[in-house]
Amino acid sequence: MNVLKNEILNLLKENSSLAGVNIGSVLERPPDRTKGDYALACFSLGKALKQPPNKIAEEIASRLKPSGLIASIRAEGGYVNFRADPVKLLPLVIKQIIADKEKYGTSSVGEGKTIIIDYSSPNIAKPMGIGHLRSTVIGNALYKIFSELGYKCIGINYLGDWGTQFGMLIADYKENKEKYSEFNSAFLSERYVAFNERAKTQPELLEKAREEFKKLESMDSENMEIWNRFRALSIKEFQHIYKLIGVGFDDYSGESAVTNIHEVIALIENKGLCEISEGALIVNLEGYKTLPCLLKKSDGATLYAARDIAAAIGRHDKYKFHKSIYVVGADQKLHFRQFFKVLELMGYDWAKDCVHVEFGLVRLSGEKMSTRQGKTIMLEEVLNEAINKSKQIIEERPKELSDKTASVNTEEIAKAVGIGAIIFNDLKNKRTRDVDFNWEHILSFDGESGPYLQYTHTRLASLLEKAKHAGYNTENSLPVKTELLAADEEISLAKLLNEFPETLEKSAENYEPSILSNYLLELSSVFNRFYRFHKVINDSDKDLSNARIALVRSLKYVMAKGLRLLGINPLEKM
RNA sequence: GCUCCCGUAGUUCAACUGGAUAGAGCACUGGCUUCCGAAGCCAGCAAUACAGGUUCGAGUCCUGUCGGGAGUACCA
Repeated sequence: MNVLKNEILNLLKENSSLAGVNIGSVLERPPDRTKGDYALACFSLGKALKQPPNKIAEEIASRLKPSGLIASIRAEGGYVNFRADPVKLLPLVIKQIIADKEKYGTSSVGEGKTIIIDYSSPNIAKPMGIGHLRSTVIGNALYKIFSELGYKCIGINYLGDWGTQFGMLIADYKENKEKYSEFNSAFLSERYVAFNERAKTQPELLEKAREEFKKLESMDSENMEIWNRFRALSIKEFQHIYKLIGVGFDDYSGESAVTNIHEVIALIENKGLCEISEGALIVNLEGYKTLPCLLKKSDGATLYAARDIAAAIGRHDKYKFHKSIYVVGADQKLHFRQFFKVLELMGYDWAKDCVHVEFGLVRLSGEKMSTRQGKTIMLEEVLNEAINKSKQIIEERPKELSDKTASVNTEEIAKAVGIGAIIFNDLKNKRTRDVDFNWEHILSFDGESGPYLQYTHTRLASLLEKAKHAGYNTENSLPVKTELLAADEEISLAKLLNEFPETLEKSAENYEPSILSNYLLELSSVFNRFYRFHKVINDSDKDLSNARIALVRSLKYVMAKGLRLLGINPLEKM
């Protein structure tokens, strides 16, 4: 909890009698920072006390005495505005960060609690498309953020390695063995698309595919072997990408690993929840304003809802999770509503702890992407384009800068910057927004972008390096005269740094990495303005220099940590 | 048809969960390098789709209209 906010709340609590009503913890942030750092709105109190809000605000303001971190308390048009005393706040914040170093912002609120995060979960036998990136990077960021707050996280890559699509591929394979002498996932995807195309005019192909999948489900050894080859190949390709973007998982068990499915279906049936409709086994959810949940097809093969229910039960048995979150696109909303409902009807009270962290679709010129129709963009292509672009920028810039980075490997830098740009592009907006894929936007390295954050971080690094060479103690320059940091930008920076821990909590609470993204953008923006107007290293004023170096050192800890939590590797030079 | 999401400057997004004068990035216009990294900084332009309602107060909540998207039984 923010020390400043805490102090204001305590002050209010101690004096809660003066208002005669519960003030609660409704501290707001004034839109205009010059009015104050926090504000208490008195409008709702006005109603209860039958007095004009501005009167109440004045009353409260006149009775509260500024103390500690609070410099002033003023009433203004129905609000009580609280302003921090920078002379007291700054040393507190800076000291804390310099002492905690990379631990600043960690917390123990989640201690002893396990959170399951299901993310990425690509389908086998298809190359990873740009659409899968969102789930991957959002899940990865949430994993890191929750871990930071003390939760034990289990990252599950629930591979789409089971289902009728394999029936199609196996059917196709058996007919065209000679074409499969050598293949990759792009080829499998092509075959899959072509198969669907042919099935439009030859419906018997679909029949064949269903048969092959049924055989696979009953562990037919020939089909198992074919399936295994497809699967192994895909996993190898995925891991190449995961390594590239720095994402990992604790558990790779996919849909095929769900072995309790028949018992679970039997359990649902025993609870009297099932009925047969048009030959299929379903759970009727009419009473809950939800469409029925299909468990088994009329030919007896299982469907993915049944598999997800079984998997959820398996996960709960194994991990006794505090939350089980699914980072999956919004197009599957209905599916999650259905299967969460079935879990609830089965009597599991932990059904309420399952959450669908949905995100908007990535569309291609206004249309939904579809692997089946071959309308998709390969993730690898996007990553390569981004890397190339950042390489190009490095090569084209002025000599002073290329000298600066002469000692570092430009290949590595280009990779980190390019990939960071792609990752950040998917994390900067609220996740529920649909996005239209656009080369120009995804490759934008100016303004609110990953490279902007990286650039800011390298500036911080570069400053500290220069200071170190000039003989300053950059690692632990305390105590410093923080009262010398009196410029607007310096005070704003310290206040922002003070808000970092709660920013992490808010991101976690809302399952929303973009809250952290926006925070880092703001931090960068204020720092870059500070950098423009104030010189950090100035030997004619060593006290001021030391104070600013401590501020820069603090900023760098927070920037680096923020970037890492988003899954971006902070650079010292670029 | 039914259900759910979304409509904020030319464009891509914010707005602290109902609060004060709606903030940024691109793009455009004009500035800033004898000075710690110009992938930067400063300034200018410009917006809550429409019509009602709820209340002290609405971009945010409710109703309707228009526009866009997604889902909707044996794909995942």
